[in-house]
Formats: sequence, C-alpha cells, structure tokens
Amino acid sequence: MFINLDFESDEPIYLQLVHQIIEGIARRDLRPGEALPSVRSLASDIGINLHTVNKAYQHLKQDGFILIHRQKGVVINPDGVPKADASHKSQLEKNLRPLIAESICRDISEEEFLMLCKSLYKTYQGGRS
Amino acid sequence: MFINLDFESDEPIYLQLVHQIIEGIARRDLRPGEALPSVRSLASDIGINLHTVNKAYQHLKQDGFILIHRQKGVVINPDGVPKADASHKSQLEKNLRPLIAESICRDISEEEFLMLCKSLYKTYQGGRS
Amino acid sequence: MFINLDFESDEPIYLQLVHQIIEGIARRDLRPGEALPSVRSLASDIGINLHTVNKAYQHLKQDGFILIHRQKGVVINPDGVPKADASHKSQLEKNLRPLIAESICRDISEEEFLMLCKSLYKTYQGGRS
Amino acid sequence: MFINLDFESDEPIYLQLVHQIIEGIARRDLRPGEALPSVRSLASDIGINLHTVNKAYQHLKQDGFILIHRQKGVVINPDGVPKADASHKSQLEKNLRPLIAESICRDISEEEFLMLCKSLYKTYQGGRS
DNA sequence: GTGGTCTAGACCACG
DNA sequence: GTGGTCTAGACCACA
Repeated sequence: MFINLDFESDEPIYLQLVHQIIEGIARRDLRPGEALPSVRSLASDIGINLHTVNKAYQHLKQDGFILIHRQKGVVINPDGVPKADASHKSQLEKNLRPLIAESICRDISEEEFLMLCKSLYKTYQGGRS
Repeated sequence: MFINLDFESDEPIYLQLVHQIIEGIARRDLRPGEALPSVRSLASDIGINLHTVNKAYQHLKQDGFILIHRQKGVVINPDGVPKADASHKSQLEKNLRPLIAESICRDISEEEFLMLCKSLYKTYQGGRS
Repeated sequence: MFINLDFESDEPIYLQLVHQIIEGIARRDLRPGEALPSVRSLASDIGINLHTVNKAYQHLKQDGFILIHRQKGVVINPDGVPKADASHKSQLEKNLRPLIAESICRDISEEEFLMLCKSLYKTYQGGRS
Repeated sequence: MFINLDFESDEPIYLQLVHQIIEGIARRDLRPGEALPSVRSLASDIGINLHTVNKAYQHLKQDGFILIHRQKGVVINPDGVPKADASHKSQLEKNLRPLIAESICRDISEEEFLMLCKSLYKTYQGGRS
C-alpha cells in the first residue's frame, strides 16, 4: 500500500485517502477480499489522526468499495465494486463537464483530451481487466 | 446568460458560478470582449450574496477568463483564454485520475468513457472552435 | 422540536437523535422544507457535542430525510423522503423478524402484536397522511 | 440447528446467534428441554470465538430462553419461555416505534406493514403454537 | 487487538 | 454565522 498524501493540497486528507485506495483497486494492486490496515495502524503509518482514516473508510464502505468484516477487519469488497448505475454516470458527467469546458477554453483539442484519458486507462489496466 | 445554481449541491455556489461561466465561454455563448453583469446585479438576479459573486469573478480573473476594469466593468477576456500550459495539463490529469479510477472499478469501459467525453465535447462545440 | 435523549440507553446518542427526528417527520411535526436547528445550536440545546449532532445529520442526509441547503442550513427534504424500495423492505423485515420471534416465544399473540402496530401507526398519523 | 452468520453485518455476531436461537424456538425447531451444543463445539462448528458463543448463551439464559446446567449442559428452558410482562411489552414498543416511523415516512401503508407482520408470524407458526 | 462512540477544541471555507 | 475538516484523547463493545 503506497499512500502519498499532500498536506498542502486543498483536497481534504480523507478524500485523498479515498481516491488513492480507489486507484489501488482500479490498478488491481488491492484485490477483492484483501485486507486493509486497521484505522489505527494506517493512521500512525501515515501520521494522521485515526478519525481521518476512519472517515475515509466509512466513505469507501458507503460506496461499496470496502466492507467491515467482524473477523478480518477492513477488506476490499470480495464481490467487487457495485457497477455504475444511472446516478453514478450522471455524477461522472457532472464531474467531467467543467474539466472539458475548461479544456476547450484553453485550446486542448478533443484528440489530446481523449489521448490523456486513454493513457490514464492504460495506467490502471496494466494488470489485465 | 443562464445560471442554474443548486443550493443543495456539495459544490460551493461560487464554484458553480465559475464553472457555468466557463461553460458559457466554451459554448461560445459568451464571446471574447462581451460584458458580464456587475457583481451587484448578478447577485440580486440569482439571489445570492455579493461576496459569492465577487469570489467567483476573482477566480475567473485569476485564471484569465475575464478582465475586471474599474470603469468598463467585467468582460470576457478579449484576447481569449490563455492556452493550457504544463501545469494546467498536470492539473487536468490530477482531476481526471480519480474519475477514471472509479470508472474502472465500476466497470465503465474505456470505450464508454471516451464516448461520454466526445459527446460532451460536441455539446460545447456546436458553434465550431 | 422535542428531543428527549436517554444517556443511559445502550442506543447511541446520535441514533436516538436520528430516530426522534424521523419520528418528528412521520408525525408531520417536522414538515418538508422546514429548517432544523444548526448543529451547534442543537448540540448546545441538548447538551451534547456538536460532532454527535453532526453525525446524526449526516446519517439523515445520507438516507434522504434531510438535506444541507447552502443558504437555509439544514432542512427537511422538501420533496419528501424517498419511498421504500426492495432493499428498505428487506431491511425492515430483517429488523422485524427477531421482534416477532421473541414475541411468539413470549406468548404475545398475533392479534396483540398487530394491535400494537396499529396503535403506533395511529400515534403518528393524527395529522393526516 | 441452522446457524447462518453474516460477518459483514452491523449486528454483532453474538446477537445474531441469540436471534437465530430465539427464532429456532419460535419456529418450534428447538423444543423445550432440548439440548443445545456446548459452547466449545458450537464455536468450532461455526468458526467463531468461544467468548462470542458464551456471551450469546449468557444473554439467552438471562432472558429465560435457556438453562445452563453444569452437568446436563445447555438446554432450552423446559418450562417454556417466561411470558411477556409489561417491561417486555414496553421494550417491544420502543423497538417497533422507529421502524414504524420510518415506514410511514417512506410511504409504507399500515396495511402493507401489517401484512408483513402477519406473514412473519406465519413463517414461525407453521408448526402450530 | 479491532471498530464504534463521544468529547473537546481548533481552523477553514462558505455565504 | 454556517457546515466541513482535522486533531487528540477517552471509553466501550466486540471477537
């Protein structure tokens, strides 16, 4: 588990954690059923408060990425992450919209934008789909 | 100018304003040199605080989307928006990364993702770039 | 707003809060669109920590009972609470099951149980449905 | 005895055990005087800690569902479960109250709720009371 | 040991 | 003023 936080960022720490764990899952670095560190150990590892880690975990649990197993502790959802439904897709579009609008204003061509997306997809899918 | 705010969104109002104005520029609905309403009038039009509109305008000015003249008022940057440089692009990648990671986890294929991007590009470029 | 907490109960305070607010909504004591007290004021009113109130509010928000309006603060969901779907109903059954099993063991007849439910329904629906 | 635990549930394992044994008694699957497995054997059977089984048994004993003899081992109370008294009934009401309040908010009609209760009663009373 | 709850006090972003 | 975030330290229930 490589967690790299930027304490200067305006992105809250717990969200950075959430995103990095999701990226770990996407990269298949974290496999379904795999255990995550306990809130306390992860917190002390990366030098933040356990409540901050807990908040990240609760978010991930809420979104189906992980679950709290009473014996194994925190584990990546063994059934895989729930597929995107309509609301996820509209959320995705909502998030994408301002990025694309600004890209257009700044003269980033559709081709360049798509290439960037493709290369990011590749980043995660080195380890098969 | 059609401004549509969602007061129940997680996205701060001033950022919603910023994004919608940028989208207006991308859509060429707002043309370089075109005037924007004054802080006061826009604020009262959409029923929000002066400070909020001002904050949005300051952000847009900071990023080169608009100019604020003491006399002429607020106008869309007549020289167009500064092109993306390396830092913009790395910022774009940073924003895109978690969206793509989550999409992969949720089984949104690269094809589907790219189609979404393309359709958004089309949304803005009905009026040619 | 009448909040009555039992600090001796084994039910967590934030859950007692959640339940009492839901009961307030069911009783139509709290109407859609109506504002709830801020976390700080409610917390000091009932003598608990603001984080505890916040946790209750976050739960209620998550479940669609309330929403955080950027101008009005915390308000009862003006569109009403989302209707029960299959998962809510199976959750309800799961919660009901042990209550009914124990009632059977303790010789509470089906008639008596149903009467209790009916009287509780009446408790809430004095103010029309 | 069919014990089915969900280690990912919010409900503590010992309580799941308690509830399932109570359901077994309600269903008359477990008859008064019938023996239950020893703490050790049940624990190893379902792969949980001794303490957890013990805690469940202590709860059941406390509530009069079972007796724990030093020699005969654990048996379902041969005299049947003590009938509900006023405190049990007020407890039942207290548990039912939030379920009904939420049901009302979520537009589950009294009829639908009562039907659910009836069908649950039937589930247990296939073997007559 | 784990996660869950609660408290207390701090700073910041927002409007 | 609001809610959001983060910290710190405490106790308890669970396994």
